[in-house]
Amino acid sequence: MTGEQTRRRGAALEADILDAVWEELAEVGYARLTMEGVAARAKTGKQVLYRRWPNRAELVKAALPHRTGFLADQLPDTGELRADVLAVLRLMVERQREIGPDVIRGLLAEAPDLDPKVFGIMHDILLTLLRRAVERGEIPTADLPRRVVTVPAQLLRYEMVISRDPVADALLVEIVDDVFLPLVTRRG
Amino acid sequence: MTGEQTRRRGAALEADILDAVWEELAEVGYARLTMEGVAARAKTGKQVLYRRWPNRAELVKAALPHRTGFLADQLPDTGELRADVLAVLRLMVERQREIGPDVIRGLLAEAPDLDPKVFGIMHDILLTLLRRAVERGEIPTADLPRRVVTVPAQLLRYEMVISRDPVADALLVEIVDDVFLPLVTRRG
DNA sequence: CCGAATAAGAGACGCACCGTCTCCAAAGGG
DNA sequence: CCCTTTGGAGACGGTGCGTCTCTTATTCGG
Repeated sequence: MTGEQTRRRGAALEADILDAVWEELAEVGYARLTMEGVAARAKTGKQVLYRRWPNRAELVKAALPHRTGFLADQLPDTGELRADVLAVLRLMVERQREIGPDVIRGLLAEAPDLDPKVFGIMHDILLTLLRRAVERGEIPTADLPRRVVTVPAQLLRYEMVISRDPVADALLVEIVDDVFLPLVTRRG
Repeated sequence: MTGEQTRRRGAALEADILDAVWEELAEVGYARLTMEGVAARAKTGKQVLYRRWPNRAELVKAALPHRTGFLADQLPDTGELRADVLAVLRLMVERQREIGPDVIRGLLAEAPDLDPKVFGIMHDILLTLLRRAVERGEIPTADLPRRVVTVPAQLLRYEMVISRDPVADALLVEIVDDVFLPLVTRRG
């Protein structure tokens, strides 16, 4: 078929555009991603993009869930708190590796809102792991200050976003063994 | 004197430029700060800027220490660990209030290096406070994992940069009372 | 104290991308 | 099957980048 006659519409077109965003991110990174570049790669016009998203930040925000899964859908259950938390942190690292660190930093700078739900979700996840540990008798209580519950997620995100060192697995172990477990086990 | 004949040079000119950067940051923020805007405000040419700094990020990075002091020069010494740490965290909040949150996020996105020394300094500061507390007999030891020592600084920076909520003083108290003090006091 | 070297001030230049607008043709619904 | 909606393509004015050029003030070496 030399003459491709079809013209995409609606959801199918949108999916192609978001694919193009991912390819563009992989190729040039967030900083040099342009609306024109995405439009060209998706073989469409800029107007089609602007009809859906008001700017680059919104476009990229829309593209992220198009390929990444939700953390909450992959809750580990190893039978041990330490391993559970480590597994969740490893999922976070994996997810950020897919997305790329400069995308997150770029969005932090450009997107005025950056959905707080994305961050709040970690509290629920960790609380679930803690409650299971209580049931198993591993720790005395899951009734901990909110800040204690989210501590491992926040420390990891600090490393991933602010400090630019690549996140070594040993660092996750430090977070869990030196900070989190001491806080949740020694309570009376 | 209607006819101002003098032409600034070297350090004096540089100081005027960095002042102009601060004024520009205050007026339009980091995102809309432009080299042309800074040059115009400083009443000089763009070439003079590019002769000194290769781009916007470097220019702003150079401007920051021009007006902010160094945290290490204002070490508190209240006689109590809790108050010392709170005082340091309050200094951090104050400093970020001067600089503006969008400047930090902008630099994180655009500056490829963001001097790690800026971050490493907090470890030294907190370690000093801990050692004093040991001398006073408040805590058993200052020989703690690096991650434990820096925990309050990292949690605060997480809030300041990633979460966009304004940093309430109550949050500093949470960090210290719920996380830091439990970690450094209960040790054998 | 003078002439050469250096740097400041000013702005033109080509370029890239923004966000808007225009035009035509394809799709698809009633 | 016609008519409304949407897609594809690109022109447009505007803004800021980073470079370059030109004139003029300042400084420094002799």
